[in-house]
Parts: sequence; structure tokens; C-alpha cells
Amino acid sequence: MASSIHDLARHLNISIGTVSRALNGRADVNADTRQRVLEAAKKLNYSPNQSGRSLRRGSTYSIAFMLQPHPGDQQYGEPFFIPFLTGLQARLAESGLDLIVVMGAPGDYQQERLRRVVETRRADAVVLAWTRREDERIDYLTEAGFPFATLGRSRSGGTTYPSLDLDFEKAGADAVDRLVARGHRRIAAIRPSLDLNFGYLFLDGYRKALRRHGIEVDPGLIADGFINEAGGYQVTPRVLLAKDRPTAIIFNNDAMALGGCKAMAEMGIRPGQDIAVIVIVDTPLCRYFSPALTGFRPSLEPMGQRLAEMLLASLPAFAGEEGPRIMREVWPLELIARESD
Amino acid sequence: MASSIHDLARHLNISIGTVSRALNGRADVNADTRQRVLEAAKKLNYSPNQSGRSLRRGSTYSIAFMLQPHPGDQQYGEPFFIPFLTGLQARLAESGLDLIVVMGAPGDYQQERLRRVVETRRADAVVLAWTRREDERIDYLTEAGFPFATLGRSRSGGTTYPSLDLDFEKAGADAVDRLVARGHRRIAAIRPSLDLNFGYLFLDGYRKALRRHGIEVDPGLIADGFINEAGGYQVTPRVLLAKDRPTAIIFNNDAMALGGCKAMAEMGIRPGQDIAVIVIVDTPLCRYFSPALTGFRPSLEPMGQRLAEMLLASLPAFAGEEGPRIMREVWPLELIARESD
DNA sequence: TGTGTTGTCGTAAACGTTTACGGAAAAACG
DNA sequence: CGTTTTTCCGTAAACGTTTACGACAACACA
Repeated sequence: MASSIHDLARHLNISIGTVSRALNGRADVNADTRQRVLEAAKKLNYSPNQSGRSLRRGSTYSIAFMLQPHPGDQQYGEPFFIPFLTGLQARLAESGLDLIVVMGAPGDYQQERLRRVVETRRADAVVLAWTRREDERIDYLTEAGFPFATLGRSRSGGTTYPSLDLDFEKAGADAVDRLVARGHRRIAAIRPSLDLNFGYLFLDGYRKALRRHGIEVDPGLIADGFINEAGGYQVTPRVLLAKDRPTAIIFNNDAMALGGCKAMAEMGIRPGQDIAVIVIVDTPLCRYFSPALTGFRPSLEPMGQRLAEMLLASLPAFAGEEGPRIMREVWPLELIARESD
Repeated sequence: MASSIHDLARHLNISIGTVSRALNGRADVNADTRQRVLEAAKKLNYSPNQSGRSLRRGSTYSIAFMLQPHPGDQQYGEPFFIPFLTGLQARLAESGLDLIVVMGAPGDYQQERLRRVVETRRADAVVLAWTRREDERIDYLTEAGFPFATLGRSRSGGTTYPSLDLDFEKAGADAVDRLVARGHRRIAAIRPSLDLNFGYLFLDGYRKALRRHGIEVDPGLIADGFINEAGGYQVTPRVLLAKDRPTAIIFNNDAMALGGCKAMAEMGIRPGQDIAVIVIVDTPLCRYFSPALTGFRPSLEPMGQRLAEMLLASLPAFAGEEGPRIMREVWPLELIARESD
């Protein structure tokens, strides 16, 4: 059905070698014949067979993204990833690469699946998300010498791989600064449990800013929970019932904020009036919630594109001729002030 | 690096043909040699090269899923798809298939991308979501003779492909029944614009139930908007300002409901108190919103698994020996009663 | 013993590319 | 005109599998 390079060669009465060279833009082919080959390719609706090409060239022309459902909540996932994936895939497609998505089984933290991808060599590289502070996936990949990039930082693996992250530390500090400027001194922080790295970064920024303002850090105002609605709902009361009730809460996540606000509502506390609320990673939910939640907005799609570029530049087979590889970028989080603080 | 079938053969001092046959479980190989081959494979950490296998067998061992960001809203996407994808991928992986995700460019409704996937034969089959009433993608695929399955029904393409859908018609009717039983007569409906098929199905159920109760359908109580928060926010006031204000609203979607509730809040109307609210497709958002929204919950992950099964059964290369192909399934939507109605 | 059957395995072709190599013709140069 | 260089193209091998085909030995049966 699909026409092969042999069909083209037969049709034009030339050898398959010449056809291949013409198609691949090699120098040693006559301009005229190249023209004819390209026309015939269009006419016969030719497109190269990926398996043949992959086999010969030894690369699969695809990148694997390890996607995970919410830990602690199989029912729904992270809308966060969709726009990121859009950017990632768009940029990869420009270079003729496909995006393979591998879902992590809840529980095993992807090690098993990752191993399978690497060993069967189904992808040329891997993109990891939700990096942990110490991430065994990163250790495994560096040890195996398999190319990868990460959305999010980690302390594992040194600085040998491209990574792109948001500046959670600054966002945490900015949130505190803003709240302090508005008169708050008792500020709580809700972040994800597990050792998701951005939870640490956020908390570091929060702590440092508090100290800078001469406010001592009260462990009773910090709580960890699952990074979803249930987690926020479950954990927020713990902080609200502290002896000296906080006047402001910073949530690491919109889903946790939603759960937290639910808990408040049940306790008769009105977010935005009785207590200030700020969310670190803004989503449309924040904008349309009542009260509209102040948050920090990431630019997800450009981040996807950028990480794809960084990854591509680190792969010998796809690297252009440009200079030094950019291995590490941290993007700002833009504050969107609304009604909740 | 990765060991090939030749390495195994050399190591065992037998031919590659025998190795391949042993690995693939053919009958014409001595039980003893098969044992030795399997052991050597484990020892040398062998796994077959996908490109070589694909080239020879003529199938790619991967399925493409066409994923789309929200139309009219590039910033975020549909969390709905993540659990579905989890199930889909899990079942495909069982049969050794990969899941390739192709993001639609906003605007072109995927035709271009789809064509590329089909023509380069990068996948053995395609899974479509967000089916439209008349879907050009389905027309294209049937005409091209390319295998596919859909999440959602369509009027295109007859009944020649596996499809799995939710019973939006019944959910629409159930919602009306429930509201009428609680005394409502003026019931509004907010559904997505575009010709997304589930919007039609929902509205059909809604209309029929209304008539069944002897209530005439008021076009002023029906509105279409983008299927996201902004759409709900924009379109809900139109219905609220009808001459005879509705006492209940059914939203087709949690995001639209969120936007709608925002609009209500700004108009001083309290959902759950001044007006009843029901959402057709329930998410965690519905549960943790205040008031908690009554909604209909789908079982997304099992649906993903099931659609994968149906698709597999329709592919000659992967079909088992079981009976007739199941081409069409409609799953129920379970009502979760909460506080908003 | 001759013939047919069965079990096991090696050989080699094929899938669709890419590319190293060499050769023929044309062009350039003395 | 002879030699060298350049331009262009064909040949064939290679990537790692799967599988049709045939070969050979062992065995059964007459």
C-alpha cells in the first residue's frame, strides 16, 4: 500500500541509492534528478518507513514521557501536564520525533516501566516529571547511560542532564513577602508529602522569607498532604487548629487549595475574608473559584517547547552546530493578584 | 550495547533461526535447546530490537492517541483524559504495545496530524477522543482503511469501528427527573458549543425528559459555550437573565460549572441555595467545591482498558480466538448526590 | 532393506532504509 | 591531447528480525 523507495526508483528508472540521497539532501546528486525525485515522492505520496529507517540508523525517532496519575488518587490526574505536553510534542514533531507516553503504575514509581523502555530501546531518550529530591529514576538513567531530561530539579545525577524547573523558592518567598506587606505574621504552608522536590524548594523560600522578616518559623503552621483535593482537605484543619490560628495560608497547588477551602467552609472560615489564601501554581480553577485565588502562573507550553529543545541539543544525533549545551534552567513564576489575599 | 539475536546464537553455538524460533515459542524446536536459549536470553539481558521486528513483521507495535487541549483555551487541558489514558496504556502494554500521544494543534482539528500518522504508518491503529457529531477524522480513517477506535460516538463511519461512550442521554434525563422530583420546572442546560457529540446526546436526554414531564422546552434556557471555565462563565448569565429565571441548571462539564458558579456569585446568586446545580461529568472538583456539586461519575480507567481490549480484538494481528467483535458499548454514568441540588 | 514420517535445525531471503565504495563520464587543467 | 579532478550515480552491504524451505537424522512400518 504505502510506496517504498523502490517504487520511486522503478518509477524514475534510477537506483534506490540515488533516491535515498536525493531525499536526504546529500550533496552528491544532480539538482535536476533531485527535483524529479522530490516530485515523484509527492506524486506517489511517499513517506519513509520508520522501521526501516530506525533499523538502519539505530535510532527510534521517538521520545518517551513518563506520565503519572496523582499519587494517592488514581481517579484523576494532573491537568498541569497537558499544556506542557502540547509544547513538548510540538517541538519534537518539528524534528520528526514522536512522543511516546508511558503511564506509571501507581505504586512502583515507574522504575519497572522505565527499565522496560530503556532495555527494549523503544525511545531515544526519556523525559521525567515530578522529580523527587533524591530520584532513583535519575540514578538509574545516568548509570545506564541513557539520555534524558527532566521537568523539575533533583539532587540526583549531578548536572549532567538537561532540566527545566519553575522557581518555587522565589514564589514561596514572594508569597510571604506579599502577605507580610499586607500585615500578616502567622502564615501557614501546605505542601505535598512524598519527597517531590518542588515541595522542598517552596518551603525553603517560605522559611527564608519568614526569617528575613524576623518571623520565627512555626512547625505547627506547616503541613504535608497528598497533592490533590483530598490531601488539602485532610491536612488543612491541622494547621487551622494551631493554638494561634494563622491569618494566611499558602498552598503549593490548586487542587490542595480547593480541598483546603472546603475544609475551611466546613469550619465556618471564609477564605479571602477570614483568612488570606495564595496558591503557588495557578490554574483556571484559581481564576474562577470564589473568591478568585491569587496565584503564580507558569507558562507551561513554552516550557514544554524549551525542554524539548534542550533535550534535542543534548542528543548527538539531533544536535545542531550551536555552542554549549544548556543543562539547567529555572523559569520565573508570575504573580497574578486576585481576591483571596 | 544491547545484545542481539546473533549474540545469543554465537554464545550457544546454534543458528539465529533456532534462537528466534525458541524465543517466539514455535513448535519445531527441541525443549532442551529452548530452555538453553531462554536462559541465555535472561543472562545476556536480551530483548528484541523493535525496529527489526517491526520491519520484518510489518507492524509497529504502537497505538496513537490523538490528544487535544481545550478548544478555545490553550492554557490547560482535560484532566478527564489522564485516567482514561492510564487504563488504555496499561492494557496495551500487556500486549506489548506502546502508546504514542499526538497532540492536536489548536485549530486544525487534528486532520493534518492524523494524516501524518497514517501516511508514515507510525502506529498500527489510532484512538480518537472528543468525537463530533459528524467527524471528518472518522471519515478519513474509514476511507483510508486504517484501524481505529473512538472514545465517544459519532454519526460518521457507520458501525464499523469499536467505540465506547458514556450514556449522556440517560444522564441528562436522570438529572431532569431528579430535579423535577424536587419541584423544579424551570431547568436550564449549559453544554459545549462545537458539535461535540456528547453535547447533543445530553441535550436529547434533557429534552425528552422534560417533555415526558409535560414541561415545554424553553430555548432561552439552553446555552452553548466553550467547554471550559471561561465558557461557563461567559454563557451562564444569558440563561440566568431569561424572563422567567430558572431554578436549576445542569452543566455538561465540571469546568463549565465552575465558570457558571463564578458568574452566579457575581450576580449574587448562591448555587445550592438560590439555584440547584447538577454536573454531568463528575470530577474531584465537584466533590470539593462549596457547595459540593451533585454529578454523574464515569469510571474512566476501566473504560480505557475496555477500549484497548475492543481495539485489540479488532486488529487481526492481535485478535485472540474469541467470538464476535464488540463494536459499540455505552457505559452508565453513576449519580453522586451531594449538596448543590 | 526400502519407504515414509517425525523432530530438529541451518540456510538464506526478505522487510525498507542508509551509506561506504568504486566507477564512468564530464569537466578542468597542464 | 593526456592527465587529474569533479560530478554523479549504481552496487551492495548492513541494521535485527522472522520465516519458508530444505536437509539431515532418527524412527516406524511394511
